[in-house]
Amino acid sequence: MYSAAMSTQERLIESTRELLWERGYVGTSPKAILERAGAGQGSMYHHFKGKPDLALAAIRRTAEELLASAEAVLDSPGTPYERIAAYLRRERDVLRGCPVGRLTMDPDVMADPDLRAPVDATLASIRARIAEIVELGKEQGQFASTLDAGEIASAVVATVQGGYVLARASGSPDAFDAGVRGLLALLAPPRR
Amino acid sequence: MYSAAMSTQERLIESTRELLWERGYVGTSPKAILERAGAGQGSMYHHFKGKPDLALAAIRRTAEELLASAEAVLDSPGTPYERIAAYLRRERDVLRGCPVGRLTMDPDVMADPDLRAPVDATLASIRARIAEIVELGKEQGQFASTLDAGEIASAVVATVQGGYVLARASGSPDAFDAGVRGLLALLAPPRR
DNA sequence: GTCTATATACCGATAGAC
DNA sequence: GTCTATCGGTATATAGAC
Repeated sequence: MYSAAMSTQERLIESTRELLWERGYVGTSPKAILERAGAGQGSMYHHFKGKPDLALAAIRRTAEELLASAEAVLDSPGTPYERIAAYLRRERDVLRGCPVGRLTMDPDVMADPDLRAPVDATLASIRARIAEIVELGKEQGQFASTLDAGEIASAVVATVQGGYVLARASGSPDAFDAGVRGLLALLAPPRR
Repeated sequence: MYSAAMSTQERLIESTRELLWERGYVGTSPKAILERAGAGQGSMYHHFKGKPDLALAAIRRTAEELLASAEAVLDSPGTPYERIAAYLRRERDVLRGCPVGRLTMDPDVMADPDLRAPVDATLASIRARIAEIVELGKEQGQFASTLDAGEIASAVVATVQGGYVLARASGSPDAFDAGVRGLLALLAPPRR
């Protein structure tokens, strides 16, 4: 349930975002969305063409927010290593998983080009942004010049996405943190 | 459809394993299982108490097979680095995702302790096995003694699990391979 | 062991009153 | 814009014939 100040359309999008995060697309029914939003069937089909259309609005917003917050952390001041460390260590609701990454396991999302596009674009943008930072670190001599920036960026994002899997499997955020620490130890510039 | 040599019970388990991999628990209906197995309702409820019971048999078998094949690769001959590289590089149906890891995104699996246990146990065992190998590498001087074996193991498994996410998002195995190469570059012993 | 018939609830969507 | 009524189809399970 949401504040009465939020429009019905907004409440529908927000409740869909929550349910997609918790249960995925296949596991989210219009009925559940409506109950959480405190709306009736008519409202949903007035504002949206159907479940896929509403899900698209929800996914787009979630993708935008994730990208914006990730870029904010990556653009924080510091050395390239520190900026990547800040991204890896930033506060996360680890056991809930990644609201964007989890959609890749949803066959109905992956099968629909419209639903899939924001997921693809978000992860690609974050990888590209991290690759730029690694490249900068190579130029500054903080990272070995032999490293491939795109590969390191992929490893960084994969460690985060896989960390969610390990954490959820074990029921504890510890596994996520362990993976992050392991990667950072490998990435750390040699002390002098 | 399966060979007539396979019992109905076996066909039910095998078709459930496939569907859990493709669509997850929530997205897999008894009807779909029965169609793929070429069996009727009666057979399923004769051999299994219901959907959760059949899913448990399927998940247990998938978990056993994954663990066995992972251990086989990890125990192949070579230096610790080579054994971990063999694990990271082993042939995978990348775009299908991990049949065990994907279950962590299924709320109904995570909510049922019986269904969840094999998922947790499998990933924990693989992490522990890799940690042993890292420890061996530290003793042999191939890895820096400052590294934490458990953390490196977590990073290795997270890179694999997250690599599936990146690959599925982008629709190409390239992102998986990039992450693996990135991690291996960071893990590689210094050349002499 | 396997089949068909049946049951209750929910799915996603539409119609039309207010 | 929002509501309720209704729809055909499916989800999961049970009953009982063969």
